[in-house]
Amino acid sequence: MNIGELERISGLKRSTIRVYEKLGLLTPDDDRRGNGYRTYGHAHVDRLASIKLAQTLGFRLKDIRALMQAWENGSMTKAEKLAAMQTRLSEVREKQASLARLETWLADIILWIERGETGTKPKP
Amino acid sequence: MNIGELERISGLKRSTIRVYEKLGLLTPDDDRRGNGYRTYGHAHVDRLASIKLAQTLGFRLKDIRALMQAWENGSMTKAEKLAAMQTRLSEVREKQASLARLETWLADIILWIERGETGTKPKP
DNA sequence: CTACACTGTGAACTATAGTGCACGGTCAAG
DNA sequence: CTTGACCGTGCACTATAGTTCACAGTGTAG
Repeated sequence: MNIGELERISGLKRSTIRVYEKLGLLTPDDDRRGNGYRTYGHAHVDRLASIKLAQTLGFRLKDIRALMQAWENGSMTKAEKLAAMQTRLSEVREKQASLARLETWLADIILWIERGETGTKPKP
Repeated sequence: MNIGELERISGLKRSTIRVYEKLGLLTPDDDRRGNGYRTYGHAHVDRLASIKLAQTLGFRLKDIRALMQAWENGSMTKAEKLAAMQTRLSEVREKQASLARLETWLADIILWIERGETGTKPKP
């Protein structure tokens, strides 16, 4: 498919897709069909979905790129790949812990509002 | 307290604190002590902590300002406040679920690498 | 062949959230 | 009164993540 269809399927603007390409996040198929047009397949659609997911979790594009390259690129040793993935896993677990604290705080605030905002305002 | 102590307590740079002031997020006490120095109390420390938490939830500063202003105005009813907080709570729980999926994915990738990258690549 | 939709490029522009710097006034210890 | 820490202002700068634009080539339906 061309970039226009990828745009429609993914919901991302083509300018954004081109930015991702420049950042090394989404490389079109090699050929460019002689006319220079970028060509994509469903793997690219999946990839954009993964990028979006990672972004909503607070990862920056360059970190997402590093993450993806680590598991696609044969230039890293097994140990390096494992180290990279385990670093990300630690980050995810830290974020989970933060969110758990936030969840508690929000729940406390809701209770406090229900009590008529009396007593001590819950603190983060 | 002066801005320097607030900086030390909150962990935010004083330039950041001044930006928040310009954005209407954190107004110092009224007086400015005649010498022009900003004056803060512990309420300001709490407020900065709340701003930081809201940010980690993915709120933008202008949205945080709007929410806080509405809250303090008295222009929100108890039901509206509860609704706003419960929406945030839902968002937090959604993020938690996403992170759990991401955690599983990363753990699968680590296992896959340990197996020598044989078999199907884990998908998000 | 023409019209029009689609694609390419690079550069400039926007929005968000800060950070750093120069320059000058203020405060308090010695 | 001097020195050094602290504070004020404004402006310029950075980083991230896009968006918009002008201009040019391509593809295809009629």
